[in-house]
Amino acid sequence: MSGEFSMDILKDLQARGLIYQSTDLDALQDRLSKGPITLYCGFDPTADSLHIGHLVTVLTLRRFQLAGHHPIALVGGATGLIGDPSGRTSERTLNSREIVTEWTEKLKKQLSRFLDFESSSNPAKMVNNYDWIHSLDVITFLRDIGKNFTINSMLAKESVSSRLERGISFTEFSYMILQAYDFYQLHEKYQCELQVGGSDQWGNITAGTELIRRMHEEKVTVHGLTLPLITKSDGTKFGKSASGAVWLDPEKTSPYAFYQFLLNVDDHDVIKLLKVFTFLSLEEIKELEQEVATRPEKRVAQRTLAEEVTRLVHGEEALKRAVNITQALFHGEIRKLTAQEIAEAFQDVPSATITDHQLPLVDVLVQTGAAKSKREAREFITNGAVTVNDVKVTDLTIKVDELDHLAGKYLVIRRGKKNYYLCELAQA
RNA sequence: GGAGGGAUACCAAAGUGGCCAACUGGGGCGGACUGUAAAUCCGCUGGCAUUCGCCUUCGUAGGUUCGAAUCCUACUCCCUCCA
Repeated sequence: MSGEFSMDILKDLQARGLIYQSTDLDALQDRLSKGPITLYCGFDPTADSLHIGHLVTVLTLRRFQLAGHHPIALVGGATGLIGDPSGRTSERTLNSREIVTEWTEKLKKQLSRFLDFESSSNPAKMVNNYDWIHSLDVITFLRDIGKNFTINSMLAKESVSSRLERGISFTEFSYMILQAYDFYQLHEKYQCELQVGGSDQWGNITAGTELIRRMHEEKVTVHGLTLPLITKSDGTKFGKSASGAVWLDPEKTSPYAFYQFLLNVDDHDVIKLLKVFTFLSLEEIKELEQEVATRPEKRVAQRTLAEEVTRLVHGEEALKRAVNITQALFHGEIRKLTAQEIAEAFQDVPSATITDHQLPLVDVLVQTGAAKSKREAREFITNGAVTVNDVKVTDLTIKVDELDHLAGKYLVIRRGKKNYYLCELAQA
């Protein structure tokens, strides 16, 4: 990914709707026109995986790298121990050091997939702020760093002021200083001149640009950029599925579920999402917009979005499986699935193991969770809502033995359009 | 401190001795339609029982009655008004 240097990165970001706030866009444009810049974005280990929302900033780092700049992905091994108050209404619960270390490692692994660390011209870097913060002694912290912040300006930040009513610990209150210090460190070590982050990071980013300015007697200017929170046309935040967050970790959200999530986005949102989450050119996206307008039922835009992003996050092989599973599940071809595909498709689907082959299907529905009670199970069967291995079942008294078994031991139960349950038959 | 009103199923809200497992609306879930969409229409929405039917539920605990969500008593919580 040694991409040729491009001066149009800001224009591209702007056209994709990716710029929310910035310190001084003209000054940044000016700086960018003079040559490659080093920039960074931080990710705190607040969970054992990044989710689809994080992708907005991660991919922005990648966009900068593709444009010839030097991206640094920072994992917050130290800041994750403190807790960022930004965008939160209540105090965080501290996680143990062991947990944070474990999560830090997982994030590093995930992040590394999106950047090129081997490039000969502009390789990416991965850093952990634990490396410089854990050894920071309290006297240095208060004398050399803290002296550059006034309580007044700290209280004025949204992240703090919104919490004064309900309360905020000194720990979280101090968070912005650590993030500012990160920016300072990266500026000193790597000449990092730009920090990007989500819209809730504005206060922390400007704390950093301020600190750097003061540490250099006002002679140095660095830049900050925030990206918008991605919302759907109904105004709600993008990235939550019925079963919770959409994770990048395939163990937490299977590539199939990930693909499905994107395939199902609303017509009103898909173009915006293509701009944010894919590297397709704006011309290509324009064509897809035409498709949505003229042949919405084809869902070419959604399909493209799902394919592009799934490939990016999970790779070509996982994408193929996801497409295959989708084909099988929604076009009545469950029988064509391989054992591995069955496992993936039903990874996070409720399941049950049955040893009594004389059990009525009604009970199987209850045991797998497809129905809450036998009464409800009968209702579903009567309504024609139940399918076993693609065959609609309407017989209330049918037993496990009388049904067809997939691969000799599976009952793939579908209730309604998209609710799947797996029942495995075992020997008693 | 005084006066009054209220607590019903996921939410809202009827019911004021038997016809109440509880009107109605929303939500949810199914079905039809469709683009794995939106809108619309139809059905279901305490549990068990293949039928009769049985069991648990209307703030909590008791009581009256053949029979209570509905009447009585005590308790808990909430709201409004006057101080």
